[in-house]
Amino acid sequence: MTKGTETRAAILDEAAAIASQVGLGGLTIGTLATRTGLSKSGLFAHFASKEALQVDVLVRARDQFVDRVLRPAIATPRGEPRVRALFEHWLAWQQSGLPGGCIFIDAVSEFDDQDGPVRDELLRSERDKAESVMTIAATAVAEGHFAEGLDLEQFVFELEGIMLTHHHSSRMLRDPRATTRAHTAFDRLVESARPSH
Amino acid sequence: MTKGTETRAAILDEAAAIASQVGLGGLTIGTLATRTGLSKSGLFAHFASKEALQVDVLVRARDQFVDRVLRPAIATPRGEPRVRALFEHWLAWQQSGLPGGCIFIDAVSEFDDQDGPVRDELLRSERDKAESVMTIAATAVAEGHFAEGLDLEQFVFELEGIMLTHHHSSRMLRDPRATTRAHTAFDRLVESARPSH
DNA sequence: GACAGAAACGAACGGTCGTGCTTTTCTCGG
DNA sequence: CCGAGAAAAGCACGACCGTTCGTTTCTGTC
Repeated sequence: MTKGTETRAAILDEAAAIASQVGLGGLTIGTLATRTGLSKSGLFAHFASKEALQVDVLVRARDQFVDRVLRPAIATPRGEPRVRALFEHWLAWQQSGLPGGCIFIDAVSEFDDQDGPVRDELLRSERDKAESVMTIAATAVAEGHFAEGLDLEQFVFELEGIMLTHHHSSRMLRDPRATTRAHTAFDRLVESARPSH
Repeated sequence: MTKGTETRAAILDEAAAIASQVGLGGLTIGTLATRTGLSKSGLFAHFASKEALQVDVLVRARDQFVDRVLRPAIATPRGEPRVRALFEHWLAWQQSGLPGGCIFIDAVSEFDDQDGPVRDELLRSERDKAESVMTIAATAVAEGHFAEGLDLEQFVFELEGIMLTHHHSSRMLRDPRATTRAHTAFDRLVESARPSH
């Protein structure tokens, strides 16, 4: 029982690494087997189907996102500091971790037009994440750090935008200033969220 | 000569449509042949290889982007109106057109970690686009609509972010307010770019 | 309306895909 | 240390992949 779970986790980690580079669709059982040192059939026995494997990869990634981004953020003081911590951990998550950057960003643009279990899981993750971010921003309003009438959904929308450009800028353009730019954009966003004075 | 060019264009259009949904990697010669009513070999004769086909799709898409976004924008009055026109046409390009949204956004996150001719072409397109956007923003500075010391690269970075979230929000989340949110974000960006007063 | 060249086709190739089986090897509690 | 059950391997399958090649059909010109 123990060994199997261990192997399964190792497979999923390697799968996430590969998928972050070539996409969940580009991920194949054969290469995954080679990279993990297993036989195709030995590896396949751990999953119901390839599609199930793709979903499992996303589920595991989501758990890790919660552990490495959401939980640490919630451990910091309520209000703007927490929003800032969220941003920093989110940025760190995108940079370290997988060799191909954030797996969700890759998977979303691959599956946003392909209905099925993968898209469903992705949608669930995105909704959960958006809700968490919104809640954290709401505490900043409650603490008086952000303006009373702040449009929370708009805030989430724009924060997501910063993360996406950062990924685009650092991954595609390989611009070393991407992180700096993201910080600048974030500061401007936070500034505009503050109470009028 | 004429017939061949025509067929080739039709193939590339269909290829772009398919790729916008399943990605350039998910695009296959077989399905493309079926969808265009050609035989696999008859279709394949138009291209040197699948990789060349992928590049050709991107080249054609780039030409269309110039025709439908850049050119109309440059036809409007210099300064902020032109920046605004650019934004509107860009938004329209993302929404109409391909069934799977903007093909560049999909292709970028698919190939940002896969070196080769496809990535090279993509990088060229992105650089050209960024430069064009920057130039247009620069005219707004020259016209006095935007502040003298405006960080142009930062402006491009943040505008790109708005386009990316819009795509994310409308494609993945299927949020009907995506366009409104994008406009709000754009207005805030422009506002912060204006001279102090 | 014959003729040359372009365009499309049909069939086949070696390979890899995801996925079933059966069999072998490992793991670990008694 | 042995035996039961879990884990991995081996092998095979049908389907589809990108690509090649020889043949057939179309197109436009004199």
